Amino acid sequence: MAGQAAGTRRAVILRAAAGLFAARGFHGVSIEDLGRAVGTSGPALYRHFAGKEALLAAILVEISERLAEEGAARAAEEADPAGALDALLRGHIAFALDEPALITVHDRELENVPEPERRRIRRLQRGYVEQWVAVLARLRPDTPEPALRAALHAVFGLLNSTPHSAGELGREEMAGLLFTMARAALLAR
Amino acid sequence: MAGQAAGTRRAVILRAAAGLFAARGFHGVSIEDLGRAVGTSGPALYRHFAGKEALLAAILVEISERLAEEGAARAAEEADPAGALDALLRGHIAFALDEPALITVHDRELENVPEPERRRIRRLQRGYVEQWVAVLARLRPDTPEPALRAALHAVFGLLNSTPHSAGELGREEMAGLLFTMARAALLAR
DNA sequence: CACCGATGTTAGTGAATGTTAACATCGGTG
DNA sequence: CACCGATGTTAACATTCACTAACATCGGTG
Repeated sequence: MAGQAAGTRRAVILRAAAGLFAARGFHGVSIEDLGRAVGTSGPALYRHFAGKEALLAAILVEISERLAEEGAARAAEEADPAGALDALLRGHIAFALDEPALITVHDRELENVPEPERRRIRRLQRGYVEQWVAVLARLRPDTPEPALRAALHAVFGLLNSTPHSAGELGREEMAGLLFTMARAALLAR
Repeated sequence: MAGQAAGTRRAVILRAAAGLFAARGFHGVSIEDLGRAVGTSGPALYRHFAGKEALLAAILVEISERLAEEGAARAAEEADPAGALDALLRGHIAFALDEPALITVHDRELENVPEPERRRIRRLQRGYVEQWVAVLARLRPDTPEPALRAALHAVFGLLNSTPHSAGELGREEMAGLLFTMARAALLAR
């Protein structure tokens, strides 16, 4: 059973694992469950990952990298802070709507990642946050930075709650709603 | 070792359990952990609760009842919808700031509650949501109800994220910030 | 065609965990 | 003071779980 461009199997496993972790939490999913989700049985996964924690770490590192990179790219394309904020918002919203499982795992399971990678993920997350804070500081130079940070975390809470709401709205409608709400929340005083 | 107004022991256990469940998740806490948190060892808890799941169920039922009751009381005191919304916001924010562990458990662990109580909690949560929706519908009669519901869930995400943000702001400052942001998000268009 | 690397399988192992059982303590009550 | 209800203790049990070991399959390559 060879074949598939190298790395494909890994990606399939990571995606399935993210779905299960998002639905039942890291400790609520067994190795056997993870194997079954990709059509094999339990221990087969050790051919691809050192263990259950390594699997979670790989998921979180990938998400954090992606958010930080895309965030930097989007923010850099815009000259004025208002445009940069809109770009950051659109990017984050698209990610949350397209990858609900990844967003869920990303803000719930950091504590279950073992220490070497934990620090790395924290650094990436901090970098992402700093991009937002820099833009917000230019938009609201009068507001002290701790308040900006607190407001930003609250908006992340708003945006990342999408996967848990029933979803009676269509994708585009939801994206527009989240954009309007988040923008209003960040610029309100 | 008798004494203490009946029910006190129960309350102590529930509070400690909520703290642990919030920090490490239902499956990340053992009965032994829960016992140690109240100065006894593991199995002693079976004198007070039928099992680990019953403990979680008790926590969630209590929170849901409290939110629904206080919500109804606060909303009923205000005649106009704008005042009612402000009252609901202030109540929810106070709860989130005063009981971070309870809010966290409340919106993460429903799936681990066994079936008889699960339905009850869902009903209580639905009742709480309906109070908000009724107020919002009067404030924004032009907006279709599904959009109001989606916006409401997003605002809950915003408010309930408080326990997870570092908390560099003082309590009153944070309460004011959350109030301003949530209000702006709900009334934006 | 012999070999190998990638990928899988089943059986087993040791540790952790939820729960029950049997027994202890002790303050209040008749 | 005998008894009981509330509360706790330790030992034991069955189950689950992460992980390892030993062995199988098979496509591509020299």
